[in-house]
Amino acid sequence: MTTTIQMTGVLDPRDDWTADHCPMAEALDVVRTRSAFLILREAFYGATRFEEFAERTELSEPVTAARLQELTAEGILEREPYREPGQRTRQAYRLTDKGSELLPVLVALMQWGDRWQQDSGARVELRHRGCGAAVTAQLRCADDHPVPADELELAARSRRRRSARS
Amino acid sequence: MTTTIQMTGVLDPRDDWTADHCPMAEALDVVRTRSAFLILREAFYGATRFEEFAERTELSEPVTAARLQELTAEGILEREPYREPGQRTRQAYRLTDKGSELLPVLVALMQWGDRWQQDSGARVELRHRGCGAAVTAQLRCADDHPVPADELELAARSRRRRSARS
DNA sequence: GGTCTGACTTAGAGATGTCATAGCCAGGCA
DNA sequence: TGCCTGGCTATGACATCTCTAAGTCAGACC
Repeated sequence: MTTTIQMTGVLDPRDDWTADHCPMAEALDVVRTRSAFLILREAFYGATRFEEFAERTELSEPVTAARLQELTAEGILEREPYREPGQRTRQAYRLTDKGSELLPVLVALMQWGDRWQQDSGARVELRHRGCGAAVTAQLRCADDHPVPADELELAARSRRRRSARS
Repeated sequence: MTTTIQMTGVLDPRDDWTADHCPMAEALDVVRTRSAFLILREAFYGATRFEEFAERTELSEPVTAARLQELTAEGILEREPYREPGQRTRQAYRLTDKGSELLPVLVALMQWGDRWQQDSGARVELRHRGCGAAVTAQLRCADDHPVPADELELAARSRRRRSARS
């Protein structure tokens, strides 16, 4: 099989370490539920108001409210008061930078579902505005090579460098 | 905000359609649980035997067994009998093509967790074997342009073309 | 034949996610 | 003053996920 990821250095063999703080598992803790994904989907589709989220996701109001609060508390969405004429002040929910960076996850899920799930009679696709070509989530290295699974290597991080957070 | 996806054609305005068969939601139905993701992670890390999955994911045996069965039924993993000398025949679980194509989802989750989750003192990173550069999941169009969120466009699919499935 | 081991399965319980229904509350409007 | 609406909150029920503990079962080995 060529679809497994090679281990190198101290990570080889796999039995000698545990994935204690697996970043994937921690990301999952935040966006694990179906409702969180649906709300994120609608946020990327431009929803900002409570009612828009509830209607478009077809989630119940309690779940919508709970998830909007949690995602806000996590810093994935942020609240912003707004006011339409003749209306009282309300809250809009918008994606933060942290939230926006979940886009590749959603796109990757979307493209997999579209390709492999029989029932998805999906009628939509993502395109690059301007050039019009279809968009996919791809693995690339910093030197811009496309990286197939069998050229992937899992290594101990040489240095811990983290860019600023908002 | 520039992080929302533009709607075009019949998809604009968003209120006029429902995401009935959202491929993302259908993908989620298959790999919704934490246990499914952890098992997939270990499959990509090269695990094939029941015991490897159970130990490395730290899931209980019943959950490991249930998930391996479900993922096999979904065609994401496949069973293959194998036999070591002096042992009886056992089943190995391997990623199918369908399963392998979930890699961008996991990589995207991993990179987001690594960047944004405080607690992930992650010590690992993905590299391109050979060139050694760090690997990320990126949005690219078919013409190979990197696509930022604000250049993404959601459109009705012009034609339904699907490649063969295994 | 009996024991042992790896790979599960069964049973029961607690936590979490989701739902439907109903209620609350602020503020606009009559 | 009182009604109405949008945006939530509260309650209780049900489903799902996960756990621990215990049991099953096939085949290797003695």
